[in-house]
Amino acid sequence: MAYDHKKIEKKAQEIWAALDLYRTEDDTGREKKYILDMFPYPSGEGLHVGHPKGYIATDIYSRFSRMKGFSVLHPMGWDAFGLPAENFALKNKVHPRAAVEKNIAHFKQQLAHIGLDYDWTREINTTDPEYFHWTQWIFLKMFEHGLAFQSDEPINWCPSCMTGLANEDLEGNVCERCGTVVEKKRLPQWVLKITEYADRMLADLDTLDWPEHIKEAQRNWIGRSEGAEIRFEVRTSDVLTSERTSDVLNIEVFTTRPDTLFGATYLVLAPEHPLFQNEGLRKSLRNVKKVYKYIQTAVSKTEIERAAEGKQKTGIKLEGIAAINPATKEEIPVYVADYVLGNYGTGAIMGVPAHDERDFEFANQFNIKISPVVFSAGSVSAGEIANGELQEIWGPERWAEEWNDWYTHPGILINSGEFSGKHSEESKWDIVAAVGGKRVTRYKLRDWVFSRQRYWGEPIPIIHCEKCGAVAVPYEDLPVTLPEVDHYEPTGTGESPLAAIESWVNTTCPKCGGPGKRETNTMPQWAGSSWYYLRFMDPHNGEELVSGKKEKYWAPVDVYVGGDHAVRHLIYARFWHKFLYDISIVSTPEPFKRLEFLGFILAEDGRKMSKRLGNIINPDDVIAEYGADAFRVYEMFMGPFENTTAWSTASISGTARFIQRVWNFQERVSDKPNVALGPLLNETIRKVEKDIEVFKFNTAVSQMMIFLNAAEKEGSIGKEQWLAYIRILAPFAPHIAEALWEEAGKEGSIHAAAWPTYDEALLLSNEREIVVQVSGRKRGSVRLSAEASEAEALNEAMKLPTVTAALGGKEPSRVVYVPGKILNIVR
RNA sequence: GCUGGAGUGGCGGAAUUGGUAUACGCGCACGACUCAAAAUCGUGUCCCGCAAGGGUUGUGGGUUCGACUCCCACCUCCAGCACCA
Repeated sequence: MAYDHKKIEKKAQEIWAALDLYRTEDDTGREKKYILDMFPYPSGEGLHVGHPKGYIATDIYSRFSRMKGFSVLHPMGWDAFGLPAENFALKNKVHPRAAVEKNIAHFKQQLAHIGLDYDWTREINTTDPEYFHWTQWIFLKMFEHGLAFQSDEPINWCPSCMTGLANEDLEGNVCERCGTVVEKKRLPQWVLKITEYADRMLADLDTLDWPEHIKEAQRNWIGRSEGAEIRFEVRTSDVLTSERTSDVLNIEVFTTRPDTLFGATYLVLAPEHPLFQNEGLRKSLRNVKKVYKYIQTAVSKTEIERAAEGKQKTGIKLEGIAAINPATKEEIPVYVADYVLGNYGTGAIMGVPAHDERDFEFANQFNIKISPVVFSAGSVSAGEIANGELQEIWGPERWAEEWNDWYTHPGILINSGEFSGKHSEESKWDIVAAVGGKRVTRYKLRDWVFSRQRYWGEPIPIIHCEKCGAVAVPYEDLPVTLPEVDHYEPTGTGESPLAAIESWVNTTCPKCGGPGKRETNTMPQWAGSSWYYLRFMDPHNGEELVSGKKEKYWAPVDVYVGGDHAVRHLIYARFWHKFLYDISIVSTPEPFKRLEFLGFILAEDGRKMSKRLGNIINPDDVIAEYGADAFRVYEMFMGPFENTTAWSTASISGTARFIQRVWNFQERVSDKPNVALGPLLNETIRKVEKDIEVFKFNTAVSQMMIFLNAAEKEGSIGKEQWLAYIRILAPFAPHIAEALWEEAGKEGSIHAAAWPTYDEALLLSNEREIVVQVSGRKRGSVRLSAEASEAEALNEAMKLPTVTAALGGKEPSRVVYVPGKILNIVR
């Protein structure tokens, strides 16, 4: 009979539904495997062929795992809060909830065509009040533990999205979503103390089976650096003339190179430094106007503008004050300059022009003294260092010759008092101790700005009371749901659209019973996805879940599959998980043991698929033409899973042909096993199994093609061999495998059958082709058993005329023999 | 600039405890079937050469009986971070 993929797919999917094949049981007693896709945001555009790549991979992996006897959890859900959903709704003039429902229905229908084995009884949706009840619950737990706090520091504000953003939502200084340059805006907001977990998140990366580049991206983002805070005493103009008076002001700097302290010849304050609010400083400055004008322009500039000015550094000297280098006791000038960031370290640095490229540039521009204190170990002799001042020993000419640059590496200290002659790395902390500084660790990671001034998100479950301050909504009153509103457009004023709904906002304080107002900001899109993998373990009973009972069975996720989100989602989820670990809700410190990161599928033109470019390929069309199985096999065969590859409609015909040939070959099944195919089938089972385990689906498909090619050449296959072959094909092409199983007269679903076994002994025994080389060059081959001795091998090889010709009658000077592989005769 | 990853046919790519480079597929060419086309099947397809043979894994060196695989230097591409002191 002809291969009719539409009929076959429909029938197979009906069989699976009738058998309820993918229902996950919690307590089967079998070893469990939790296989998870990064759940999608159900966009209005529907799926393109790139989306299912990861889903097909997890589908293969979970079907395979079931056949290997595991109890498998493989669920799917929807990440449906957030700006994109809301913007889509605004544009199409529908309620976000209605838009989300419609989009989900469309997504599910598209996914159904592919034949994925999700357990839909565990479907979740982050916008479901029964779901975000527990998102709010986790927030309140954080509040309880002091990890959620209020702040009104200036934050990143996207004027186009009309909301505040977290650092993670930026690309440089541009809103990641819409590409608008962000502004700084002072706004009352909720912040989560993710920095509290910076160290543990960094350290535990080493325990994870994740791709190196993702771990590296997270290390970069956390940006830990160890250094010291050192206090510089400041003298103002009043005291400059008189003898020592009491300290008026101090400046703390942060440095990772305290070993260069003796070379600090100036200080720089960031324009945002709090000292500029200090009246004492203002009074002492002789150039107040110039300084504050500079600060004003610097602060109003975006960081992009600052960076665009490139290496051309700007700044103003603070006339009338000076700092004292605590090591050399020298008076050094103080500057304000925008190359120093206000939000990192202490907002102030010590300038060491001899050992920092940026400081070197600044010093040259402002004619500041450059004072080298570290030399590379080879360039200075011990005697020279012992004698003290190098300048004096060398004289000005040699000095200028030796020192016309900066040197940023560690080395031998000079001009550093009692530390001269010692190694800079070894003396680092001694120098800190000597000047009374303290050792500190700083991070680039910022706390998570958690408030969004938008409608479509989880309400933050807090009530503001004039008497009691910010009060948690009692746990029994959760969830706090969104009010129905006529207008949910963002206001753009920094107020949430919820603020206008008085009946919702005005409430009573749970603590004192007096009047209270609800928090009107909502949570960011990333909130719901920070814990969803836990919800799948028990999607219908939150109480059970937070009691930790279900978690012990499934968590952590064994294999997590997705792309994008190298930092944001993965770092937020790790943070929440670690918090839940600390309060004993989960029993492991990390949520995702193993991560498989997928490469995207580009359009045929090599560009990203987008509606705007009109190059989207819809999986529905591909499946209608070539069939779901050909589509699945093609996506896995395109290349390595982690590679980004362009779609090729011409190439899919190759896998479609393969599927068709498999179908045709069932007519060649005979009762007699085909002995010649035995070893290859054995090897194929082994190879496909190993490749699935390490996500090398492309070579697994290739091996199945190699086997079919060989079987076609043979012209027949034994029944048992055929049944083994279609079982290894089943995870990749589940529909046709189901049909062939039935055609072969087997009962039940092929997907409930056991994975075929291979015979280890058969792989190792018997004859092998041994390549014969003469002086490293292939001259022929001989067939020998793997156990054959070197003498036997050499004897056989010498019978080959190509070998004797290449030797030219000479006696071999050396013979290298690797049994089962190669014989190299060196002349 | 720093960090991580990668450079193999016309294309996607295979092969790494060092052991037949170019598996598998696409494309292309020729042939069979056909009145013809599509589909299908067969043969060929890294480069030079009629052949024997020689050359070839970004470039240049090195180690080795033997290097896509290891070492050194350089070039290119992709990703993350980027005036983070």
